[in-house]
Amino acid sequence: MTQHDKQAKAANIFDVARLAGVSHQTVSRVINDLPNVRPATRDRVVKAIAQLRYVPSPAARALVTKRSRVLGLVSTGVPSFSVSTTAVHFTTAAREARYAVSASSMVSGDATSLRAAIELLLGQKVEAIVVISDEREALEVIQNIELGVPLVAVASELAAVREDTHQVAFNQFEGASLAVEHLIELGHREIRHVSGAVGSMNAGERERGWRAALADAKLPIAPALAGDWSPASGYEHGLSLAGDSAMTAVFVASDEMALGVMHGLQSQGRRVPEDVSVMGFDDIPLAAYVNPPLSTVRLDFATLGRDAFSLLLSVLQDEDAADPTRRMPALIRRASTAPPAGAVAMQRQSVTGRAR
Amino acid sequence: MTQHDKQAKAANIFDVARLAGVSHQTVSRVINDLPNVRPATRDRVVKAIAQLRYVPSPAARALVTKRSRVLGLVSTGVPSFSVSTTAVHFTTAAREARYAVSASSMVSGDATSLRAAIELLLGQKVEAIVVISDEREALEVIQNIELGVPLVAVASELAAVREDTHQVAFNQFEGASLAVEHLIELGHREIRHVSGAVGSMNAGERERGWRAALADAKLPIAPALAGDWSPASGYEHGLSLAGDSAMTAVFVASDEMALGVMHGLQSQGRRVPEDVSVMGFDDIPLAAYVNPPLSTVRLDFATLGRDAFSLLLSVLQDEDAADPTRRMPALIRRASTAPPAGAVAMQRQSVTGRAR
DNA sequence: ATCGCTTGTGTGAACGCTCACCCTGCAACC
DNA sequence: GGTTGCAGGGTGAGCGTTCACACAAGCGAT
Repeated sequence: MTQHDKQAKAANIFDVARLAGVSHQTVSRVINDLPNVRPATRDRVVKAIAQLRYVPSPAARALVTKRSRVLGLVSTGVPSFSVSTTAVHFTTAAREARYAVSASSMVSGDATSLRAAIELLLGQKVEAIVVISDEREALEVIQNIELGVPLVAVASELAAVREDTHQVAFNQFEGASLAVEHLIELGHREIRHVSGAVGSMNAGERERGWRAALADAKLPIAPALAGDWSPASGYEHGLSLAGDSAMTAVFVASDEMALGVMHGLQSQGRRVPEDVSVMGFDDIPLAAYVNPPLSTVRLDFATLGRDAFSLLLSVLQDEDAADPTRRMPALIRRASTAPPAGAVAMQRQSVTGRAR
Repeated sequence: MTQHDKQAKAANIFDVARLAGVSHQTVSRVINDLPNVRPATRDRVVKAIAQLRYVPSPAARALVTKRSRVLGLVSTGVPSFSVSTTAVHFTTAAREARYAVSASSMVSGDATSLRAAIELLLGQKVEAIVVISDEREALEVIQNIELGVPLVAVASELAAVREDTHQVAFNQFEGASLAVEHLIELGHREIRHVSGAVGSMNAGERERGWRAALADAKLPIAPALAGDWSPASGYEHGLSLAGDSAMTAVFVASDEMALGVMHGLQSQGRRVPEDVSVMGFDDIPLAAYVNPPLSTVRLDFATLGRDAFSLLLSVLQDEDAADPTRRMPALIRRASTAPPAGAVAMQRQSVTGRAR
């Protein structure tokens, strides 16, 4: 039995007090940075703490303060660039503020696992819960649970979010419009859409943006092709779109699917962007390094993650819910979009692979 | 001030005891599933618990048992498919075993943030720590900290792992050899390598596998081209490799970089696989849906994540460290590899985009 | 009838903190 | 010179569990 060589017994606040020649309460004042401690006394305590390698027990502290300094993080879906990046930056921000993050991610956001996850978090007495999930149903399930703690959702759809749920998001609607307007400016008239998964809030907003931009320009609106975020579904739609001779451009709800679409089109002999322009969404790192480099809409997930934490923090401090502004995405022009064959470009087009 | 409508006061074990007409100790027995409680009594207690919506306080429990039922998870690097997938499945397995996971991910695995992260986890009295990091230095920093709890590393390099660190990994060396052998069987003689980041354990193992396979076949070994895992670095090397007329195949240490390499080669007019075969590593979801679909080596990150948790569990239960077997990757043949121009294929080659 | 064992249950003491309160000096004020 | 005020520090209770033990009843063996 390999005994883990921890000190015979971890020191507690009384051990520190004894060593420093003060009362436990003074030690408490020092570790909590409270006033009314003479510098000299403080010094002695600090030295004793260091000497004993004392670490306050979060359990004892939580027991009496009723605050755990732990945040719950729930995320659903196959790990994706967007969710992972948001989560990492949320975690980082939390750590910088000395909050722990109890993470409960799951591939399938079914009600049962979701409830189990929430239960586990609540059982830990997390101070708040943040959900990074694009699934409308997942968010609804969570909102229907009696949480007893604040809830922050990283979710794009306003309709799915209750009044007592705090929200942070991108303006996906405008982002999608931006993308479609770009295609329109290039001269495209028949612009198709491959949408994200059914039940996805982002997919809904992006499709709505596509529809609105076409309507604004009084262009025809064909039914959207329902994808599921996977490259495979993009590929399938790419194959079928190759037979759609009227269409000259397609706005795809995500980069991953867009690459699938491109592959499908190309495998049927349709060239991108000469025959068909393809536009993605997200700006994943790979987008600039495929053939041709993908025009897309960039979302700053790092900032989103940090924003989620700031919002959580201000909610916890009851600072009447900060700005619910929704960050604007940025259009990234690359080589997968061009004027339709025979059309006159209405705008100069950059074809350098890299943006920024 | 929107008062969060939690019950005036959460019930504790005495409230339950009173309602059930038993002592608090009997309630404790019931919630911990201990014997020596009459079924009838147990029932009354269970009902009281349900009625009061009683949830045991983890803080109080941890205070007395000295076990938190919380696991620490540290991960470094830009969020990637591999790390994220491993982490998600680790978390899922932990949740199923009713363990909470305190996650601390960071983009930069520098010693300072790493230490802060570990400190935070230790401050929470996690029962064990698992590191999902490919950076040799990160692992070393962590191993040099006096943890006091078991450490499980998801790391491929044996040399970097101390005796008291438990380890779970893929056999990356064999995986890389597999890939290179595939290229050799196709008839390639000059096989280049674009390696992963400096200081990456996976990169080291993969390069070692490449080198060994070439040596075994008595083929020439050119210096490896050092990448950094980013598609951009792959692209740069693809550009320069396009000028290397001797080489007919390149084994790239990751799919993301491999796509960059392909793009670089193609943008210089070199066709894949007709002029150059390209082989990746990881089998990311996109690999099958690019042009051409990427031959690669598949790693089952989901299983890796679950394995990491199983190992952790057996370590916690002192079941003398389970098998340190390293899972074998699987070769996936797609269309980016083919016999070199003019050579006779030594093996039938599948070109269907999808494997499995 | 006595002893011991088992089963079911209760009692009180930790665990390691924070909180509310109390105490002691010393300087400042009337 | 008495009173106030405040800086600096101490005391004891309580948070909600589990753990070690005590105890009572029932039953079979001596």
